Parts: sequence; C-alpha cells; structure tokens
Amino acid sequence: MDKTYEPHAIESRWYAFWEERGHFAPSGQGEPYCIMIPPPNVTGTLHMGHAFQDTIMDALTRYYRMKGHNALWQPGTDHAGIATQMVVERQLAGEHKTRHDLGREAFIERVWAWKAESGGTITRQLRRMGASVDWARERFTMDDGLSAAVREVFVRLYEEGLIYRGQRLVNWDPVLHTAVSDLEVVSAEENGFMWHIRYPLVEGGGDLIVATTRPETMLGDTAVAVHPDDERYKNLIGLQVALPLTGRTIPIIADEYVDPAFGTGCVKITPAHDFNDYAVGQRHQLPLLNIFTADAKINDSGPEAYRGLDRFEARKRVVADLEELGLMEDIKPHKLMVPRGDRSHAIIEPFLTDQWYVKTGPLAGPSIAAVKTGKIKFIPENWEKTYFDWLNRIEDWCISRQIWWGHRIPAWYDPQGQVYVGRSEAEIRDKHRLGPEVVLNQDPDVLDTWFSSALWPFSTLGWPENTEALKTFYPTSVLVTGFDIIFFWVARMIMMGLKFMGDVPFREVYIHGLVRDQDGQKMSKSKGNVLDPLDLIDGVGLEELVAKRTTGLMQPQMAPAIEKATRKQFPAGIRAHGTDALRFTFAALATTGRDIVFDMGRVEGYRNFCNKLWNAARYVLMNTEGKDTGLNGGAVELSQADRWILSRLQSTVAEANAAIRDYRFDQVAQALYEFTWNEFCDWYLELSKPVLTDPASAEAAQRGTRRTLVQTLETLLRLLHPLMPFITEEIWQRVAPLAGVAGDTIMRQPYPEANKALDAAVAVTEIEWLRQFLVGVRRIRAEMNIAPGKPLPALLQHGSEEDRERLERQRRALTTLGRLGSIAWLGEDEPAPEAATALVGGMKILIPMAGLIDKTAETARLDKEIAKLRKEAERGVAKLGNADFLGRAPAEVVDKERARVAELQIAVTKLEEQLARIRQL
RNA sequence: GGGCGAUUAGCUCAGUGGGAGAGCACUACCUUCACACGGUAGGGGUCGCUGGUUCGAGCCCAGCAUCGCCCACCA
Repeated sequence: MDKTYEPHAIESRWYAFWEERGHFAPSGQGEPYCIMIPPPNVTGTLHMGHAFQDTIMDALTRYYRMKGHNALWQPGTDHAGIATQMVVERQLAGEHKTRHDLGREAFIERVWAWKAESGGTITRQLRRMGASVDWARERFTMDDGLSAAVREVFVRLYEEGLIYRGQRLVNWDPVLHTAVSDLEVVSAEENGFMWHIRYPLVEGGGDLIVATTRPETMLGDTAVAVHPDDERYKNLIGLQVALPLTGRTIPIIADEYVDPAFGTGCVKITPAHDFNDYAVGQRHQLPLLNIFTADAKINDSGPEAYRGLDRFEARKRVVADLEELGLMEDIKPHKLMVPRGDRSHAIIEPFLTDQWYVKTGPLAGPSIAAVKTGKIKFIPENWEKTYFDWLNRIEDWCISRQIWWGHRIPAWYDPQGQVYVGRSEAEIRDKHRLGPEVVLNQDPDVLDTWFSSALWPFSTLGWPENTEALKTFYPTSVLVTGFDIIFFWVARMIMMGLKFMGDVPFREVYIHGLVRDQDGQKMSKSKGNVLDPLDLIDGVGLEELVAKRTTGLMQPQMAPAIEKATRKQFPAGIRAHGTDALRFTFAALATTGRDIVFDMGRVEGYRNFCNKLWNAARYVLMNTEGKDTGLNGGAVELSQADRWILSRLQSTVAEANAAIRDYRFDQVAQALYEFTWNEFCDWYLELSKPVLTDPASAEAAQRGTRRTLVQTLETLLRLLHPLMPFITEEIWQRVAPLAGVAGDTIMRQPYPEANKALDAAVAVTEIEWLRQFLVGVRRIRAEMNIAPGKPLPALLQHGSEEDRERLERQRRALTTLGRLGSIAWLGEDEPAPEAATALVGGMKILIPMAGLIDKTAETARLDKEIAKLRKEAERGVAKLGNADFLGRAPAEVVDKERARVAELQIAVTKLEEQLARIRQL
C-alpha cells in the first residue's frame, strides 16, 4: 500500500467492479427495503443538495443491504417540464429563434436531443458519489411505461370526477404563457405605491375614493365595494359611480370582505384580475371583464386609448391621465407582496382561462389520516404540522400547462367542442363510436411535471401492471427529501399512492435540511457561492473555479465581486478530498431538522481521517501479512488490551446500529470516528507494538494480538462501509483473507452486530488504568520540559494488590509507551525522593527529579491541580450536606456522588502531601 | 397575521434532568520504525436574557431579545 491515501486511484476502480458484478441489484432474499430516488432533472447537474441527499440514501441502502434486506434503491430522472423547456428555449434564443419558429414537433425533438446529449451527466455524477442504485431499473418520467401510467391515472380520475376542466382565474405567467399552480408562485415584499383614485358618483353630490396598488386594473372594474355597516357609505350602497377613463358606470355594492379601517374603506372590484375580487364578483353576480391578452397587454375590451399597451405601460398612462383629470387624490409609497413565477420571475397575473384541475378534497382526507394514524412517519416529526396545515387548506390543483415539453393531456375535442378523455384516440373512437369522418384534435396542453412525479413510487415499479417488483417493494421504506418539496411532491405522492395503490407510498419521510455555504447563505449560481461536489472530490484550480462561478451569470455585473470573494476564500483552489471524505462530512453534519452550514474544515478533517484509517490498515497489514494470525490452529492468547479493544468495538457496533436506525448519521459518524482514531489508532495499535516487536513475547500472545488487529480492522471496515464505500472496499479486499473472511465484495458482507460475549469489563477498567498511568507520566514530562525520548525511572507508592497485578501485566506496555527506564515500588513509609507526582486512583506515581526539579513549575502545577479538584470536591460536599438531596435524589445518584467526593478528597490529600514535600526542598 | 426552528469554546456543531463535549482553529514540545493528512501535552465557554418548577436546569415551563425559514387575499 502507498504511504499516503490517494482517493482518486481507489475510487476509479471499485464502482465499475460493483456495477459489473451486479451488486446493486436487489438480492431477491430477505425483507424488502426500498428507497425511491427523488428524480433529478434529467438535464441537470449534481449540486451539494443532491450530494448530501444521495449520501444519506446510499448509506441507508448499503446498511440495509448488508443487514440482509432485499434492498432496492430505484434510480431515475424527471423531465422537469418548464425548467427543461426554458433551457432549450434559451438555446434557441441564442440562435435568434423561438419555439414557434420550429413548431411543436421539431421543438420537442430538439428537447429530446438535448436530453440525449446532457441526460447522462447527472447519472455519471451519481456514480462518482458511489450511489448503489440499481441501474438496470433506471426510469425516466417520460419513458413509455411511465407515460402510460400517467394516462391511466388521468383517465381514471376523470372518470371518477376527480379531474375536471373549468374556466376560472388561474396564476398566469405572461412571459412563459402558461398557467402555473399556486405552489409555483412565490410572493415577496417589494416597494410600490398606493394610488388613491376618485370615482365620481353618477347622481352627483361627490365621489368615492378607492385605494389600489394596481391602477391599470381599474379598466376592468365592475363595481366598488364598501362594508355593509360602514356608516360613511351606507347610504350610497346601490348607487352608481362613473368609472373614469372608460365611460362605463359601475355599482356600489356592500360586502363584508371590505375592511373599513384599511385605506379609504372603498375597494375597486376587478373580478377578472384579482382572486379576492373574483370571489366578490361571484357573490354579487358581477360581470367578468377581462382586459388583458395572454401577454398581459390591454386587449380590445379596454378603452381604445390603452389597447396594445403592456400592463406596466398602461399603468403609467392611466396614472398620468387620472392626474390630468384631477382624479388622482393621493399617491403614497407602499410595500406590497408581489407574486412572481418561480421559474420566469415574471409577475404573475390572475387570468381567466380554461384549465384542467384535480379535485383535491377527496384525496386530501385520506392523506391526512395516513399520517395521523402513523402509517407514515415524518422524521423529524414537526414537519407533520406543516403537512397538515397545507392539506387542510388545499385548493384544487391546476394541472394543465400551456407548454410543449411534457405529457400531453389525454383529451380530444370534436369539431363541436365536445371533450373525450381516454388512453388513446383509438380507444375514444372505439368507445364513443366515432368514425374516421369525425375529426378529433388532442388538447394542446401538457401536464404539470409534478403530476408524473406524484406517481413515481408505483409507476417506476411497473404499475398499472401488478409486477413482482410492485408487489415486493411497494410501499417503499423511506423517502429522503428536502422540506421545500413537501407540498409539491411528498403530499401528492401520498394522495396518488393511497388512491391508486390503496396504501401509502412510503412508511417514513426523512426530511433533511438545506446545504448552505460557509456563511450560512443559500448556495446559488447568482450569488456565486456554489460548490460543485465533484470539485471537492477531485479538486479544482483557482482559475477554473473562478471561471465556473463567473460564467453564465444572469447578472454579469456580479462577476467581479464573485471573483474577488472566490479568490479570497480559495487562494489555492480546492484540494482533492475524495468521495469518501465528502460523504463522511455530509453524514457528520446531518443532524436532524437543521440546515447544514458547509464547512471546508470538516471535509479536510475527514480527509485526514481517511488517511488515518489508511495508515492504520498499512500497519495492520505490515504486521499480519505473511504472518501467523492464529486462524490456522496454534495457541492463541488474548491480552487485556486485546480484550479491551474487542469490547470497545462491540459498544461501537451497538452505537452505530442504533444511530443509523434513528437516522442519526452524525452520531454514526462520530462514534466510528472516535473509535477508529481515539481508541483503535491512539491506543490499541500502540499497545500492540510492544507485543509484536519484542522477540521475547510469547507466540500465542503475538497470535492473539495479530488476530485481534486484523479482526477489529475487518469489522471496522464493515462498520464504515455505508458511509465510506470506496476506501473500505479497497482495504477490505486485502484484509478480509487475513481475517479469514471470504467474499467478493465488502458491500455484500453482513453489517456487524454487537457480540455480548466479547464484552470485557475487567479489561476495560484495566486499560483505563493504564491510560491514566501513561497520561500522568506524559503530563509530567511535558510540564517539566523533559525530552520526550529520555527514559525516566518511575516509583510507585500506595498501590493496592490490584495495582500490583496490573503493573505486572502491563509493565512492558508502560515502560515502552511511557519511555520509562524502570518502574519500582516504594515502601509505604519509605521516604520519597525529590520527585514530580501523578495519581492513578489511590496509587501515586513518582518521577524522581533529583536536582532537576523546577520547584516553581512543579509547585504551580500542583497548585493548579489541587485547586481544580478541591473545587469539585467542595461542590460535592455541599450537595451531600443537603438533606433534600439525600432525601429526594435517587440512591444511585447519591452513592455515585459519595464515591466521587471520596475519590476527589483522597487525591487532594495526596497532592497536598506532595506539594508540602516540594516546598521543603 | 399564523406556524416552525435556532441561539453552547474563535468557527461549525453534538449534548434534552445528576461530574460542560467533539472536529477545525490556537499554544508548546516532538520528524519515535502506520500516519506531519502525524504524535504528546495544553489554553479557551457566567450554555442569548429574565423569571419559574425541581434536592438539582445547558436540558422542563413562562416571558423577552436576536436571527432564520414556511404559510397567508388586506385592496
């Protein structure tokens, strides 16, 4: 093995090995375990959020696979209707063309071509992450099978009356020219104005002043509303006002929707262009006057002077004309919530159109119940509240989109406008006995991308066919996703799963946080703070990184600032850390219910951890390859150190298993890190050295240590495998045969289970004693400024019988690791020489320092130590002096406190004696 | 307006009733034959604030402050 861990060399070979040998496929045996990947956009690229999510899913899949489950991680990609169409339209724009220049068919061909060209990127990147998905089952939301599932669901819902077509106000994106769902509209506060406009009473005698943030919509007003109990206006209800600029008169109506305390208490009502006004209009049978085109320009229903003007242009003109007429009472700055499309960022216009809807009420009820009854569990639980709130207030889902890339709505129209819904035109002709003379035209619209995503948990498994896969893996085990798509996706999968499968789509929903940059900012291209997971894995030069961050920006003027910040944060670019280190970092940061602030220091730390593991393995191999590990007969004798590490390993195994089942990847990572570094490497490997290097040690003891070394490492590798698949496979391939384990790959080996028979409390206490002994000696050495390599004599005093036995067993380890020239007992009453002291329980270690002792330093050291212990002891004494504590605290807590105080007091006494002795020198 | 979350060492975070922790960073010493992507030792925190419950509070309760996120039609 190379002296240094080089991730690239390792990672390039094992993935292909696993894939070629079919290790990602479900074994076909054991309890099913299934995770559906949240399908990324087929033309997308891997970002930190994916890498994080994929790490969690892969860790779970590998864990349960090793646990003997029939594990399937189902891969696939999403066609991402609007997002993908926009990318291709942008490419066309570069050629000075629009999709209309190409025509629908040619445009869709072009999108497929783009998919073919870029569609492999994200799956290649998934492979780099080590994702153990079953590629043989890979699906795409627009492939034939999934498209058939989409049509089937649509037809069945339509036939049941749960899909309908209707004309109502929708969220219209005037730039994309399509309706979007409520969820695709993002409202944010922006600066605007409140215009106060005077509407004269037709009968004369004054006017009403309405307040609005959108003066141009007055051209579509069909009433003015006041509150029925508003004394100011009560007598005007039923009268008419002259709507300025239009020559129309409109009624004054009374509606409780109006808040008399807000603005002037008079509200202009524009039923065709405002959701609230629409509702008011419905109650009062007001006419709907649509004054916009699909581009949000004034249409022919508007006054001639404004026709053809864009909505913002029309606003300026309306305001100017009202001012000229003296009808503009006031203009005040006003902050308002502006709704924008989440893709186009265009201001969304409430717009009257015919659209297809899913009636959600009947689907929401069972979806709420599924979570309430615990058939689906959210982790962390508090997201259930968010889920309930949304489902309780859910509106019907607008599913039609006026774009071209997506599943075409399976509805056809005859020349009379009669609509037919079916799986195909042929089925419809057959069912309705429509001859070839009847021309049928399919609805031009496509479905919301999330419609097909909602079917993902069963459509990927072959539904509507009742396939073996469907029977085996539905309901799936857990859904791993971000909170941002609970409404878009999670809730809708639950609705559709319950509706069509009669069961929940997954039993648990693990909601993870967002990956943020080092300053806690959301990572985004426009902020120039994105990190490409592959750059963390492979490394990237500064110039390339700057170029990546500054090209293709929506706001190119940001480039210099982004470049500056990037150069400052990564003056030398980013070093290669490897997939395993990145995955371990994500695991370590994955605490539940919290966003993660990505910290480069952590990745570096875990890259170092990989290196540590690598070198520990080198040491183990160096001492076991070609040597007798006691697996082929021959006496084997286990030392206390051997028993200790095996015992500690069992605790770690138990901890890892418990934590992973609780989705506490941070705890898994921490337990394994700590065991590997602080116990296995820092202590056990060091303790093995005296045994293996001393020619005088017994063969049986050497075999015991070699066997323990190799078995502990082999187990540790299996423990770490779900988090760090590559390095563990690489090392395991060499270590397993030495440990007597046969197998093709670590990923098909059993995950370790704690073996209680290996618990060894006695050994654990003894090694704890040894550690205290050595730490005491080392501390003296460091604080007395004694060269690390200089052999020292040690004298022991006040030892118990047990201390004497332990010393004999551990003498060699103590002398080697403590660099002690000798260790000898000093009689109880024998005068101690000038020395520095440390305590191990009641036993005193004296390091003679004849003439060398730095009296000031040692006095200071003892003073400090005594003060610390005394303070703790005093606190305990006070506690024990409290009758309430003695009376009310559990006996075991009191006993523990007593023991602790006694121990502290002994230590204080001994150190004080020593201090007195030093002072006399 | 409603809801959720956060506030613990310089930084990133664990810790949910009984001796304040980890990683990184920092200080000193050390190239000792697995590892300088290392070793040994060390410094560093009135656990946001104020009350309360309790024998005992970082942890439970109430209030406050600051920050963040989600939802919502105030024209």
